[in-house]
Amino acid sequence: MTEKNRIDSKKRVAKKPLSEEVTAEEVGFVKARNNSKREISRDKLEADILQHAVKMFAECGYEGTSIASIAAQVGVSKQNLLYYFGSKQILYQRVLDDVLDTWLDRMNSLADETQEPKDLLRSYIQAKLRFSREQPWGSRVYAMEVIGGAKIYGEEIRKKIIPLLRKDIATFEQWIRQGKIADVNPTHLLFAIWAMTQSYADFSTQMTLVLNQKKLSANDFEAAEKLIVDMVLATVCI
Amino acid sequence: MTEKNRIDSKKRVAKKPLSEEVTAEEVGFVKARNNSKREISRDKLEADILQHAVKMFAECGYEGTSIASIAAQVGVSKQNLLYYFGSKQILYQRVLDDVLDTWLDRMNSLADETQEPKDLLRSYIQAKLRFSREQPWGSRVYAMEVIGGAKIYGEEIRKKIIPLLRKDIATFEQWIRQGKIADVNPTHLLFAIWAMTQSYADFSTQMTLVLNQKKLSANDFEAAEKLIVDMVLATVCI
DNA sequence: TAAAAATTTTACCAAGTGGTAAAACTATGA
DNA sequence: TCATAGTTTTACCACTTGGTAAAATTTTTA
Repeated sequence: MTEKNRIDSKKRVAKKPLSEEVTAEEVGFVKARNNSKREISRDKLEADILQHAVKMFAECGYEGTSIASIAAQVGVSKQNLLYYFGSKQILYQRVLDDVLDTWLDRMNSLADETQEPKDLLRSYIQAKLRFSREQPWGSRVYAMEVIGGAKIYGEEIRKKIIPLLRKDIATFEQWIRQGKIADVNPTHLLFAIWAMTQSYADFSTQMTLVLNQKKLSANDFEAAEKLIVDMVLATVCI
Repeated sequence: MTEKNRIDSKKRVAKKPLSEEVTAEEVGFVKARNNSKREISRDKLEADILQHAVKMFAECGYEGTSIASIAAQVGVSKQNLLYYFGSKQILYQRVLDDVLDTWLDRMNSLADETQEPKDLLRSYIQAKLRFSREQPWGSRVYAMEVIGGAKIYGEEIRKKIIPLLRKDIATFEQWIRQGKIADVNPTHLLFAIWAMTQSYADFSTQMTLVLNQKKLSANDFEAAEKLIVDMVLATVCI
């Protein structure tokens, strides 16, 4: 089925001509970049679908979200949505691809040796927390996928996220060897940081109920950042 | 629909005769408790259904789990399952009722004034972590419900869990006033404790991938407990 | 402008969903 | 032993789901 969907997704060969023309352009000034109305609206529509899809998957889960309801939100027909994303699973995977890409972009900082552990840890926590704040839906879709056993996206997590986490743990280990931080369990320290930052997306419903607010405010995120940073720094004795 | 389901669930008035007889028993030694084969097997079957339901809801979410598939796992017909639990929603709510009951039972310890904050915090973390370890499915069902916005179970959470959390926060505040712990944000401290302990149920899939293990071991939970306790105690300066 | 490519619409479908109604069966108390 | 309450089975249904096939339409390219 996965195989089948992958093939189906290539039904539309739309993007290929574009890249060919870009190459042609690089070789010899053919004409202005092929940003035809069609391609602009296509990209806009794809982005639109993804934007609505991430929210709906986050709110109702994979099975709880029908492609028809996503299409209705976007304002296109179900069949038209299927033209852009060959199947529900492909759309879901694209949503998670985007989440992972953003994380990989933002969280690639711990290894920087010119900075001190204290500042690197602060930046790391800030970056993760910022994602929870700015893209809570992506965080939630990822969380639901993991909680359910990562039945659809497990392989991608294994390939993309796990190495990233292992690298972070290795960095902690190096700091410990160098005596830069206290000798705490580096793996569980990372788990703790992920759990605390992640929860401000995943559990915001519970948090707002406790705080008696409609949504988490800038103040809440500042307080969260301060506490998490304080906790981590107190733990590693810096 | 909720109203309708509630009515439907009382279609079977099975439990009432039992409680009536127990009362009669208390009044005047009627006869040995009415543990007829029928009632034993009914309770056993109900427990069986709940046990399978919690696992399947945790793995596939509310919408992703069909009552037919639960029934198949248990080994009864779908209609028979519906005889015991009037609708899918009722079954789901019972699953979450059980989770909340266990939490309320176990986590009611922070207020004990005969013990020191240090020991109370340790017990609290241990209890929450033990639940993540022993009943990860319940934790996960709850997590998924909250992540999706608590559309079905929100009211119960508001009534049962939120007051519990507020009470815990109030305890922290009292400790701070009494100078027993450092002046940290009590609300976010509680959020942090919940996030860290909860994640050992919800994110165990990701953790086992990092650790390259099939499942989390006793060692992992010991290391987790140590780190979380150390973090919290380091933060509140005890 | 005509052919080709990309997009949208129309029509359809098999499989599965939660749930109902009622008949058939079984254990239990009087 | 028999009426009854409790349980299970049989039969059914309206509705939604993800997905396909192909015709119709629009835009782009040659």
